Amino acid sequence: MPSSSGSALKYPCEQCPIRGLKVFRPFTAEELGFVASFKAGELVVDPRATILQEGTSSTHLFTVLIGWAFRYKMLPDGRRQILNFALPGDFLGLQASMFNEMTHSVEALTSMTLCVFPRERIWELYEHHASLSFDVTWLAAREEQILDSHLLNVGRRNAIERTAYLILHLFMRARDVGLAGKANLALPITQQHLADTLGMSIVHTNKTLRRLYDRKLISWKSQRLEILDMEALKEIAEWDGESTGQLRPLI
Amino acid sequence: MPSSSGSALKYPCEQCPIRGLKVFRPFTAEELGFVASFKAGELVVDPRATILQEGTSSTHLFTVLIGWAFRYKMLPDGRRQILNFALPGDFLGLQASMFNEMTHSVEALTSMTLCVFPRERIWELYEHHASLSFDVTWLAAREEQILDSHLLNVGRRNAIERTAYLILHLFMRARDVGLAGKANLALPITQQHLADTLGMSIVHTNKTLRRLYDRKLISWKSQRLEILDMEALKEIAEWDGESTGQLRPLI
DNA sequence: TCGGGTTATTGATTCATGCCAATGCCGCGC
DNA sequence: GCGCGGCATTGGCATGAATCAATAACCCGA
Repeated sequence: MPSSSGSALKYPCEQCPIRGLKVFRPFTAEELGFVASFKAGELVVDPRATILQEGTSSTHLFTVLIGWAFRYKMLPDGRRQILNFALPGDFLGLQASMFNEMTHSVEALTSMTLCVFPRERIWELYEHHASLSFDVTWLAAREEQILDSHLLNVGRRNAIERTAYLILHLFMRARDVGLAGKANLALPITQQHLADTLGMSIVHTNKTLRRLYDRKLISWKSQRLEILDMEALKEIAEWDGESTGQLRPLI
Repeated sequence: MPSSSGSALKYPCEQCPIRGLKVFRPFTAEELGFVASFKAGELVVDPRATILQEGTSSTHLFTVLIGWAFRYKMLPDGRRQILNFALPGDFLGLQASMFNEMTHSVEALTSMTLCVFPRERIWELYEHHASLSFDVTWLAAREEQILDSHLLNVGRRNAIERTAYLILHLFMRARDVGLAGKANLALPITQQHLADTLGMSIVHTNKTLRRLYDRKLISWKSQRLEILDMEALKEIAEWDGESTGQLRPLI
């Protein structure tokens, strides 16, 4: 599905727009060289585009360069659960490489640019680049860590705690990759997305947000979210830190 | 914490009690040789023992050889969410290897025997054993897949669907490793564990189970669960298959 | 600038689930 | 055989959350 333009890349790895961010661990020339050769192209998609589809088998892996997406699963009757969001630096499609078939879908929230890697070469990475294969595992473990937190969130926090937690989570992740200000960010999602992440109905999500507005903890209009009282929000959410604090790899 | 007995192992890799199961992919002599050398000892624990603790950093990795355990997170006020269960063949403690600090705890449900691997040698595995490092990633991806399903379950299914789904999930996993009969298994958990997995109160879990008994879909007494009507249960759960169908690695 | 579609908001009502409290059941040690 | 502790069960009630329904606000394209 993704057409990897044979022509020159807009973002060759040597001029990667995000690698310079201080959250990413420095790569050796050798590592960078392999990643550059591994990269087969760039995929540019519009908002709402489906990047990966549950039940299909993708021949590609992706790293988000620019933009936001979300991973989700659906029940046959249409109920949707958003599992996680993907931001610049996040790796998508690993499951298809391991199991042949995607067990979730991925949809773009904004216009996006993704690095495209051919799945059949992942094995080369494992054979010849121990540090990078360690990195792939690292990324998988981090995703697992986030899912653990979300499961705790949906399973054991009530509506207001849960919402506060998710807002903090999104803010921290955006901030890590330079997409947030001191206490605000452009959040390209609707209340429906929030609801589907939180495991709540959209109406109840709306009412819960209202309580957060009324208590002057956050403001959110026209896609811009502002955190007005970080401490109070953390208190409500029983926030625990969550970040690994470590430099992370960027494949 | 785990004392790796310098003395002879009770279960040397060459006589692994589970590797022969047909769910596990065959290993080459070379792979098996490394795993055998990687294995530093065996850990035997009683039910209720804490194997890994959130917030600490473990110097060991484990593979479950015998017994059941569960992974969980807790909120400061004591609410607990069970994230997943661990059965023979499952790998524990990867997070500590990647991030230094555990972000969840693991507790034994039964008497257990675990293979113990020294964390500092994981790097050796990545450097010299591409196929095994691929396997570690595979295991991480599978865990992620299960967490995705659980998140969908807790976030979007109602009490009876959710319970039906979890019961099926546990049954299938036990069956995969030879721990279940055609439609029954020894399930070493209490209703409290179920409740903490499902994100429900224990009372409501009990009432939901009663509805399943009343409809003659399952029976569960003295730790033995029997599935009386698999098809009906799958229908309620909107069961989707879930298994990768692939042979899995065993580190 | 208008119009239609999406998203957000709100109140009213119903329903699902949580919480409290009491009881029963069972295994175990002595 | 008794008493104790952990687990399971049940009814009653409180409340959080879903659903229904109506409207408002907003965005985008013609």
